[in-house]
Amino acid sequence: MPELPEVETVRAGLARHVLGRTVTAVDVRGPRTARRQAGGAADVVGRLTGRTLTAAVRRGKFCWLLLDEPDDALLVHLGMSGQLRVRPPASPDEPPGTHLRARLSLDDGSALDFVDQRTFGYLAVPELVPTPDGAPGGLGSDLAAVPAPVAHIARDLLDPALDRAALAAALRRRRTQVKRALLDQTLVSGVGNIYADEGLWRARLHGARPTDSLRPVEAARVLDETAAVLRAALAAGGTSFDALYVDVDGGSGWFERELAVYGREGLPCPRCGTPVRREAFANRSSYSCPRCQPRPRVR
DNA sequence: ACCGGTCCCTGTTAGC
DNA sequence: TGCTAACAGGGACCGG
Repeated sequence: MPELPEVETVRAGLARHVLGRTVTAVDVRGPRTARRQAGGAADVVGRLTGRTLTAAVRRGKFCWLLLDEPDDALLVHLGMSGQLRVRPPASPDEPPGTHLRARLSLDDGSALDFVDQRTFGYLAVPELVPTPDGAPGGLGSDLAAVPAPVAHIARDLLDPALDRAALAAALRRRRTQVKRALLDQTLVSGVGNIYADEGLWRARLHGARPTDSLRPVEAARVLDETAAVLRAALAAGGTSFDALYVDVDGGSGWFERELAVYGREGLPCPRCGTPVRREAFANRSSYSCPRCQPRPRVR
């Protein structure tokens, strides 16, 4: 699934391949692709055609390409199955796949394809708004602005401008469970179900721990360990994935080799050998070690 | 302001 | 074998 490491891999690929290119034509298909744009697909096409792509930026799981006027951007969210693929100039003219949602034709004959099976992803061309703290809006640009739909998204764990101490304090002020807090993109962004479980395992915390019961050292530890998981996944993604291809079926080498608990019900905990347990969590699943991560007492 | 539940969607897989 | 149901997931949205 495209979470922070996968989206960052995509961003870096875009930075290498499409910056400086001008959009010569835009084809948007499917009723959901432009659903976040007030004017719909026609508005996306109108705002994008003829523009030049000047920077590739990311915050959390949101990625955007700055356009040649510094007041808007092409915003992309990959949802749970989205891909951005660069088609080189003069590449074989294959028929568009059933899941092709948009194609940007570029002035060197290449194309940027947005492919999305489950349609949770979307494209939009929103206005930019200033960041409250005046710091750069995301990784990949010094511009102190973000697309309007990203304004409420917190900085992510790999953001150089993140205030880690303030985040740990904010985490402890929440009145919820620690896993819910890790997944709350308005508190800290980029963490999904997989990396939340892996970070909690590394920090030896159960996801149901009330945030206001975390000791300061525990709050710092779960943030540090989750950041470490993200960095390790990013490093693996950089080596095992093709330039702009992230395998949404999860078949990458990193997932096979490095995941400690996620998706591993019944398999031994890498630390103590106890079989990994699976529990229902918010209409999905949580994986943890029963011994390393004891369930907190109900308060 | 904060918190938790629901819904959006479709391909794959498990179970009957 | 063929069908149905569960499952995967992020975030907008809404009610409390």
